Amino acid sequence: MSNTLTDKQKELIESFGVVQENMGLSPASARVNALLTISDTVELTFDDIREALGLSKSATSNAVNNLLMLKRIGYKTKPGDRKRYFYSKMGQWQNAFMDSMNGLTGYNELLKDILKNRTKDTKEFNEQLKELTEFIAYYQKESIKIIKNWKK
Amino acid sequence: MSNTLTDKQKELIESFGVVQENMGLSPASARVNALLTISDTVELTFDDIREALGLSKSATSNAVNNLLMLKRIGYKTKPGDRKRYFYSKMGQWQNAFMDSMNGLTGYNELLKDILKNRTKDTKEFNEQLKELTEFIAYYQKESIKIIKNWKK
DNA sequence: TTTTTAGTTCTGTTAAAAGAGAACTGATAT
DNA sequence: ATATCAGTTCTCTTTTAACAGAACTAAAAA
Repeated sequence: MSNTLTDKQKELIESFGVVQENMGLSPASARVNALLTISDTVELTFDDIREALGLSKSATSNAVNNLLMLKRIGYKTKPGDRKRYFYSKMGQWQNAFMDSMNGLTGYNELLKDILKNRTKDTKEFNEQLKELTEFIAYYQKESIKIIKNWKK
Repeated sequence: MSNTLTDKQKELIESFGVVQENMGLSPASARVNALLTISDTVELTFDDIREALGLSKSATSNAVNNLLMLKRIGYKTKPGDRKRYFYSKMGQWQNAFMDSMNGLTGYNELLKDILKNRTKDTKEFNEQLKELTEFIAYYQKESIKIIKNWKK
């Protein structure tokens, strides 16, 4: 299982890591997720990850659990082996998009609440705000449609 | 311009502020943006903002400039008055969606680079990765389409 | 029953983010 | 030319995030 990474792989883990940091992951989580996308072995154990990235046990544990919570990775076990084998859940991207679309509902409700509580004296502003809520609802609905239409 | 906020308004600023913090804004930026969405006066000066939110000058300055950079707010000036009047730029949401869609291009290029550099021994994984890049390209294209179709 | 394994949790450190308050700046008004 | 105004920048403090390393735990093996 000793998974020696090439320089190119290390470089890709860095780039991909940075991108994912900008998407809200902690540095360690971002690199774990990158590793599971780039490593030649698609299923890595806790210690594989720890060693490959030079992380402490606590950092590895927190990163892995964070990614599990976010459903960005999963794990399986093998009979007669109590290690967990972690893997990247790329197939879950559609779900991630779906979730982010559904997450807009709360945001939009808040905007509607803001609009309802606004002074009536700012017609143009309120009209813009109303249009924004309509745009968000539209975008949400259409987005979900296109995700559902993806291949079959 | 002393803009006294009702309790409901303060509450909405808090809720909306928190949501926007989760979207990556600093606490102060989030509240400034919320204030400009909720306040009865749609154009507020630096000091209006500072007073309404109880922020220091530095925090106000940084928050405002941050939001200007992100194009989440704008400002205008009035003849014979050197204050700047800041306002929320809600109409920019479409642009924000557009930008985030266009931002996916770089992400997808990186995924393709990862795929190109992967071992050929993990057929299923590579196939999934390929499909992901195709999905992202599809989603991107369709998303841009629906944004453009909004009230065309 | 004791030991090993595969992690988790706790404690402490370091670094970065966020903001307060005061000093500063550059334009305008007097 | 001096004062004022609208904001900016600097210094310092507080808070939080991220992580290391060691102590701990629960399940399985010996």
